[in-house]
Amino acid sequence: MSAKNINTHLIEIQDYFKAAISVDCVIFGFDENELKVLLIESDLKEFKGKWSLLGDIMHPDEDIETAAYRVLRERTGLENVYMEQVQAFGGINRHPAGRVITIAYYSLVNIEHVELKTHSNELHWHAVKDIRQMAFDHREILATCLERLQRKVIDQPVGFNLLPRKFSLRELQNLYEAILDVKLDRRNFRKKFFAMDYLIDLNEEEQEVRHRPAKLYKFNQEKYNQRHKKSLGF
Amino acid sequence: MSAKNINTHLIEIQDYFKAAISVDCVIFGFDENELKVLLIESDLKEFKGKWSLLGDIMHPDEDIETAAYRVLRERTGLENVYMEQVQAFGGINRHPAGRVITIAYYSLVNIEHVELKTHSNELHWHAVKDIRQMAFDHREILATCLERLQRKVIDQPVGFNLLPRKFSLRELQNLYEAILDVKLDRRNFRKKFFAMDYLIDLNEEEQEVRHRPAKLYKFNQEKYNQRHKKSLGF
DNA sequence: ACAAAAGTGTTGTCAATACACCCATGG
DNA sequence: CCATGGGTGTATTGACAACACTTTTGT
Repeated sequence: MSAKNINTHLIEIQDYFKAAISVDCVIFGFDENELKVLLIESDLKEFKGKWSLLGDIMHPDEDIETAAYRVLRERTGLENVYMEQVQAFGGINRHPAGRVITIAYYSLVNIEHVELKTHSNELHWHAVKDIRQMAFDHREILATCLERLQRKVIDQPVGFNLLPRKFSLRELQNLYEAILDVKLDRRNFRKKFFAMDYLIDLNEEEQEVRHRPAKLYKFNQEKYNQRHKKSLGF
Repeated sequence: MSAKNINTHLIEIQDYFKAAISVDCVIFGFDENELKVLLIESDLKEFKGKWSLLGDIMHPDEDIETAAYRVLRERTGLENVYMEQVQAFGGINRHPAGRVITIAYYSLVNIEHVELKTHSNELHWHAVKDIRQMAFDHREILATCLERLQRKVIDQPVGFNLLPRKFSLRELQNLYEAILDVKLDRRNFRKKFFAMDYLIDLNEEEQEVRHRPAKLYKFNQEKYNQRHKKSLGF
């Protein structure tokens, strides 16, 4: 036990154990009234045929968030999507190639905007609730990210990131029901969202439905930004 | 842009960039009605005289949480304290010795139980609200951990970890006021805590106060554990 | 006309807030 | 007896939950 310490004394870090650092992205989408996650088939012999999150080793010249955005861009072509760091996972034997600490992010994308990259034909969207087994500790990572999303979606309206620009209230409710895995009362749900005043009525209606068409709305991003600024600090 | 990837293909990680990984502990205590944090003076020339969090390089054979507990134990002699991972910080130039990604934890300790280790006479408790400058990006880390603690303390009774085993309701309220930086109504505060039923009346009173002595309580840990289990899963 | 989903209000309950006076102790 | 903080109850308000019928469209 020494008083020498990386925060207080000069230490040559190359003299110390150095692990690899990766990022793993839990990319959530919403389709067919189900919360989905984008996964890739692992070719590692230890995890043959198992599904894994999209991740990569961090580069020396990029910060963590940049690395996570890079993974997202390379795999989905998307930029400027909602993304949040969740936490680090660093079990000693979590990766067969050696000690790899990974930093998990989740992001929320509009599934229709995602063009899966051609070299990524092993990529597939999976219904979150149907996932049983995954490679590495990725099931634990997914579970932790889902819990985080559930919390987040209750106190901030981030769910819009998963929907098309125009959506009906039914779609919005289906989204919340899928994320939280609960049934919600239709009238109370509508009341709540109208009261929050984040919805802009587009005066348009659904097309080609064989029942009464629903009105379409879009998310009031500016109003959200304003409130968000004010409510910071509590 | 390559399809090769640490999650899908065999990669020799020693061929890749390897950064150092550290843990940093935000150790919270409560004393004199103020939320305190345990800091150490940095001797790095870049941060001479500035205060830093307690941290260390992770060892190859320990997982992240073990490393964080080790730092805590070495510095405070404490084991079995409340600790929670917050997130990773990995700005490119955050450490002058090179690329160091750090994983931040906060912990809640009873300040009276802490015997500062003899080789640690540069260690001091600081009032959180008086801290202006810190070494590295530690002020940002501290701020993030404080926000996390504030959220946590609102929806789970973790605050008890900062108090002596026996405490009065006034002390408990002072704690909440210090953490959240708000004033609370005394009657409503008491009502709320009695309703939650986490307090065990010890039938004891404060000694040596020059006013009406307050009753002392302890935290009902078992009841908390039971509820906690049930309430998981929303 | 029928099927299918959209749209709409009221009521009860519970939790959070605001607020003022008497009590027990030490000096 | 005075200063200091301990201890207590009620009324109001706002948020959330429960609940059923009418409307619009396509077939």
